Amino acid sequence: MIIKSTLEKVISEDLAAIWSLLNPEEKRLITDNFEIHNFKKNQIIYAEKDHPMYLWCLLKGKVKLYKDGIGGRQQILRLYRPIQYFGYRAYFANEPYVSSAAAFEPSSVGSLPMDLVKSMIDNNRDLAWFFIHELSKNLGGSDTKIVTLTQKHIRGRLAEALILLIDNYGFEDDGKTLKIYMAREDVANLSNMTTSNAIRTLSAFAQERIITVDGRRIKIVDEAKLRQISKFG
Amino acid sequence: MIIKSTLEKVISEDLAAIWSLLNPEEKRLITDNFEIHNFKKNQIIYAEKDHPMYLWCLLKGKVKLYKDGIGGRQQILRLYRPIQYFGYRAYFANEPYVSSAAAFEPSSVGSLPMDLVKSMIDNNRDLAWFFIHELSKNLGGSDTKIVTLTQKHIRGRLAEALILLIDNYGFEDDGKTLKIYMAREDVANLSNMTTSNAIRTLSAFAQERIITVDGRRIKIVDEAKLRQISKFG
DNA sequence: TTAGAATTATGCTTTAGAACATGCAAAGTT
DNA sequence: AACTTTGCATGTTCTAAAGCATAATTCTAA
Repeated sequence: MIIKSTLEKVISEDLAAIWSLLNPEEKRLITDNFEIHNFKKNQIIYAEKDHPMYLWCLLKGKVKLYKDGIGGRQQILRLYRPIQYFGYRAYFANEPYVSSAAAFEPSSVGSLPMDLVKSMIDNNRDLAWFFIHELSKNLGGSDTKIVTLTQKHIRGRLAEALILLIDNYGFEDDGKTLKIYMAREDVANLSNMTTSNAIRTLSAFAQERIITVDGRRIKIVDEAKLRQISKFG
Repeated sequence: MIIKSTLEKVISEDLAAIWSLLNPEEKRLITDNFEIHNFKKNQIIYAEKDHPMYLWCLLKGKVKLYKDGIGGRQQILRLYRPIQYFGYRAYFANEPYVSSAAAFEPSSVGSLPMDLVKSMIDNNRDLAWFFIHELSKNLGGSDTKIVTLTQKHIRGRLAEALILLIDNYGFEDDGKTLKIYMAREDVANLSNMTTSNAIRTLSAFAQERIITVDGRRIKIVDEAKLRQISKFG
């Protein structure tokens, strides 16, 4: 059974933060209701205004959480990597989604009915704390983002976006090349600028030997400088 | 005893969302550890980078949660009214505060040690749900704010700020005058613009008979128009 | 009561970044 | 190979909003 075997793999990788919090009965409930979905590159997992029904767990691939704004402009709010959970906030807030989730690259995502999650939280305080902690971290991140995206200049915002990519997805084996390959448009959507300006500023950073750019392959040459640019404003 | 009597008043006003979730023993624990603090206008309740120790409950007055940004520019993140709770996010995230809280006007604020709150959550699932719900609502709000503050134009942002003030603090008895009197600078800090532009745009709205302005007294004349301006972008 | 400080109001100048246009190059399609 | 599509790069123009200067007004304190 593909569901179980993938799940076992996940567990064996000891990445499932939630899993270790559960008792055997709860684990059985989950394996019985857990479903795996495969999404193609850029495929939408759920969309703004949808009604939340599932807890999603990214098993393989990369997922972006974003919000469509004025004139088709998109703002990327958060990025997910295996094994992370998403899609639960709106359910807990008892409102439709205010953002959309899409696969950045071919991804496997598990789903679990939120009603089940809810009843499990009722009986498992560790699980409650898991979500309280996640929500609190995310809220701090969003509050900080409000200020940096509105007040920092383009170079600072791009530097910060690159650092976010480092922190989220890390490097290839060479220890320099970003392990995510995204279109300039997505870089722009991450750092609140137009695609033109993302291209321009990436070029500027390359010129200044802070990074090198080869298509979508970005090598971080001077991370310290990057962090400095990000901080100054 | 002033602590108890004020608390009783709060309860009698049936505004304490948390209170009704508690059993008698928990209520006693709270009254024993609850302390009331009075803050003057503009006094800081806690500051960014402080370590969170208390759950704060606004009893009387108005409080702003804000973040200091580039060049002394401030961004107001959220506004609180009685009876609302704040200051708990950082504790749950296990990190220092990323924002500061200050009294907008003379305010009474109750404090309760977070360690106590934590142990109460451990034994009271309704309390856990209260915070999960609050955090989820706030996170949705912040995510939305990221997009509106970065993408909407000045008029849209000011309109939105005014609507926020309506929703948060409502009107005086005339049903038109905003029940909050804030400096232009704070209006600016709420809607991500300079003080000059807040003044200018308020004047423009007055010219267009959407509002009237008399010092810090703002009357909403055409709320529908305001909502329309807020939506367009 | 007057001096001085803050706050509000407005006009003028400057600029960061958006919008637009165009050129290339790579990659897929027929 | 000829075509189309898509994404990257760069130069030019334009504008929303910041920055700055200066009054007018209100508030504060001696």
